[in-house]
Amino acid sequence: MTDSTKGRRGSGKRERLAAAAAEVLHTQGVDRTTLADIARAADVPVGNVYYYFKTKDQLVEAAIDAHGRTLDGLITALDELPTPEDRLKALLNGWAEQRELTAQYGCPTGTLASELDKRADGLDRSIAAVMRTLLDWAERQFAEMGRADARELAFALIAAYQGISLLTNTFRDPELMTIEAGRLERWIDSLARKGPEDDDARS
Amino acid sequence: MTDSTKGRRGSGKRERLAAAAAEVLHTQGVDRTTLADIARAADVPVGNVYYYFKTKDQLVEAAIDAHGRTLDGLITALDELPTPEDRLKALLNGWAEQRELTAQYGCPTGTLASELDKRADGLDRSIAAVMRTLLDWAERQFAEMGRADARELAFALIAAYQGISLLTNTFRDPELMTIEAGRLERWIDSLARKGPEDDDARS
DNA sequence: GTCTATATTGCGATAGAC
DNA sequence: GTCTATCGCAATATAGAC
Repeated sequence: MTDSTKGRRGSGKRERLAAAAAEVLHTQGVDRTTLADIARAADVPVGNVYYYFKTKDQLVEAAIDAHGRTLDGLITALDELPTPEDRLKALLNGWAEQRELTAQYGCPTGTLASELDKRADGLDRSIAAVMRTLLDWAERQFAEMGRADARELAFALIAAYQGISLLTNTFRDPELMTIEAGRLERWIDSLARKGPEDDDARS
Repeated sequence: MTDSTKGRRGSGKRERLAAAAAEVLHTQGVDRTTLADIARAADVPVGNVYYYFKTKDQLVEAAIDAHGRTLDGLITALDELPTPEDRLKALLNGWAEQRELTAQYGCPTGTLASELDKRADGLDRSIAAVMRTLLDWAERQFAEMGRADARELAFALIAAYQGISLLTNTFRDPELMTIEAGRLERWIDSLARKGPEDDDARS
């Protein structure tokens, strides 16, 4: 991050653009968002955007980075909690609290990934890296619970979230998220009850 | 479907366009697909498209309908199988067999839903209807297994599939689908073993 | 009914004044 | 460093010949 602020002087317009981009790209989608939309949201004149970003793709990349840092912050906060079960349940809670936003626009990471995965440029790998961060963190929690199949469980957990986010968005029904979060919480409880090395059943 | 072929005479160009659209929209995404792309795939001159569809959105709608009919065919085939467990497992099998395509382009229904849900036009409701068909079918299977929580289970199953499709696509790794399909199969087995009215645990 | 040529629009990107 | 004016292009859509 040391030289991500290159121009200096300006009162963080670059950061404002990246943050505004992250939000607008989430609500409107990448392809349907124009530079004018982002500039307006960041309160920056359109033409001036090109002083900070040479292309639209570079701005999208900056938005992905900004979103990645937001997620890193969330993970850091979760890591304050004492046990892996607490941390995973706190994550579920965060998902449930965001249900209204998810019903309107889907999961920010997931919808970005879905859209960018159809493109040949490097943007698809950037969002994959963000997704990987979350996956690795979840795997660490399951490993700390003593599960030999921590990796599989991590994929199952994140997949369940991404899938219910999509359905919550498709049917515009925030309660779908609440119900699935409850189910996943009982699932984590059942894993803890069984204890380590029981890697057979689904849960 | 009676008057979905209105012009007559022409050797099914309308159907060819809708089928080609369904495929190209899946691989390229809606916004990044031009009418020229679809026309080329259907081997129809660009300008001629407008004889069959007044706008691009109408062609997208026809593509969604075509995809919906494909899914109806799949469901009809599954319903030939004797037990709900057989039918659900056959569905899992179909998903696993499509894993290479999913790794490249994601689930056709899911990626369409993700993209169209950000739009205000009626297209988002059309793809929701397709998703609903699959959900209702799955619910019927669980209900037939005697589960009181059939609806929740149906959402959990489809969400798991949509989520792992997204991850399979994001990481370009078809094996993720294989692993999750195996897990879901064990889950369905465990539901059958427990029998009806056991609606407590995750699985 | 089929196809070509073209009108129209909207957006990414640039030039250059301040 | 900041902003305005504008270029160039791609894509939807239309007009109209065959």
